[in-house]
Amino acid sequence: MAFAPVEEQLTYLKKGLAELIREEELRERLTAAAKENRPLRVKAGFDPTAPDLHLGHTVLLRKMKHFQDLGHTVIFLIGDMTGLIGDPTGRNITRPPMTRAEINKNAQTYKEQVFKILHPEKTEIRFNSEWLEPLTFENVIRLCSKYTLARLLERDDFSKRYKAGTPIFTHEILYSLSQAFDSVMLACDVEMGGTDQTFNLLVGREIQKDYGQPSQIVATVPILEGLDGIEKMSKSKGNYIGITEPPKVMFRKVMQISDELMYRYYELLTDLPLGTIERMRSDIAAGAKDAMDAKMELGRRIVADFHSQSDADGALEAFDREVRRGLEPSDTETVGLPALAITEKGIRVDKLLATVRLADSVTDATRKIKAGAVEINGNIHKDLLLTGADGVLVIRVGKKWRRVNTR
RNA sequence: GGACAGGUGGGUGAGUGGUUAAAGCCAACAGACUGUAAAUCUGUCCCUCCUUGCGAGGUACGAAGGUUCGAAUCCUUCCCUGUCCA
Repeated sequence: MAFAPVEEQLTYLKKGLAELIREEELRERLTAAAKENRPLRVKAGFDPTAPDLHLGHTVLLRKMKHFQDLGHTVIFLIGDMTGLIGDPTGRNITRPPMTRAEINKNAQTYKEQVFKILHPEKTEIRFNSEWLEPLTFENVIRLCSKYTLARLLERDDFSKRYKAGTPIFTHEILYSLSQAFDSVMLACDVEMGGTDQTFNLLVGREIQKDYGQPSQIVATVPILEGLDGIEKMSKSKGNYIGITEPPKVMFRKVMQISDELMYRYYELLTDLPLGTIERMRSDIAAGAKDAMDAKMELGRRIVADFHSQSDADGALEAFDREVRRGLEPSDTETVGLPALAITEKGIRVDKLLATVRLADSVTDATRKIKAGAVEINGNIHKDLLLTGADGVLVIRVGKKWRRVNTR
């Protein structure tokens, strides 16, 4: 296998990294790898708690792919064993441990999703239960004896929790150590993660040394902000774009971000060079380019990455039609008239809305009708009763549409 | 083991016997505005029913009992969490 020149590789890999510890070591390691004609082993661990990947994860995956582009091996490590602990990172409370069945199900979902980005033939998928499960208590004690409690507790998450008086359970401090042990077992050259993982990744360097291995190089990527532009993207906060979401949903979510956040997304989620992004920013500031066009283009690129180009075009057209012009979507669901909504006086609109899921409940439907949020065949309908209905009703509540066939 | 403090709606958090279905904030939903957004403003935000009314009923404040005309609020037991002492 022929590798690209070391400096060229280094430049490619460094782009978009938050931190690289240490660059000099990576240079040496790349040089050695080229000489021995072996690919580097690059690991990133994933907690099996989030069953679905979102764009936040893809910042890391994209960077991992860059290693693959250069011929190196990526290890996608599913922390099925450490999932029993729950990563304390960014947590102010203890995570509830997951059951084996949940972990397996989530791991399967991961596998189905990562190859939207990673090259399958250059990826090893591993589970850390492979070596953590058979560990004897003696091994665990030996592992623990290599690191001090003070150093484990010094991490921000723990010290904050300790000071705040929120519980830290004993098993939680094993998280970093197990993750470090993974690096030993996999003989990693590089470990990657978000900047919030820096602590865990650095522990790996120390522990590898103790086990007689060269310390792994640590490469972190920036944390992607969620749709709100403030908190990090996460499923539990609901500010995420999932990579399996339908094109239209994805596109609409991209359009929802602030103009400022748009540049950040361009930077972390596309391969556009930084210079191009900067030029876009100044053009928009100067009024030479439209911010909305730029955002639509971003949406199109992101959708195309996870679906297809034609899906992306379709999503853009649908957005233009439904949101900008306020027209009915071309794929409105048509449903029959629910029997529940029929009375001898006419159609009970509140029950109709609840049944066809345009409202959360009958009570909610009543509120929406009274608030004037319900449009039937283009007219605001404020009555609970609808009389003289015939044929297909086109009903809109907010951005949701439904066609109801009354025959 | 002992002494304190606490467990409230999706989240936070007020409420210590009666207009409390439970303040405020956040999230969410709808409306206005707009270049998509953001921001801002307005309204809504447990469920069911109808005669759609500042209507009627049912659920709800860790769990189970109890006191009372009436309890998120008082009592008992249990479960869970924190702090201090040992």
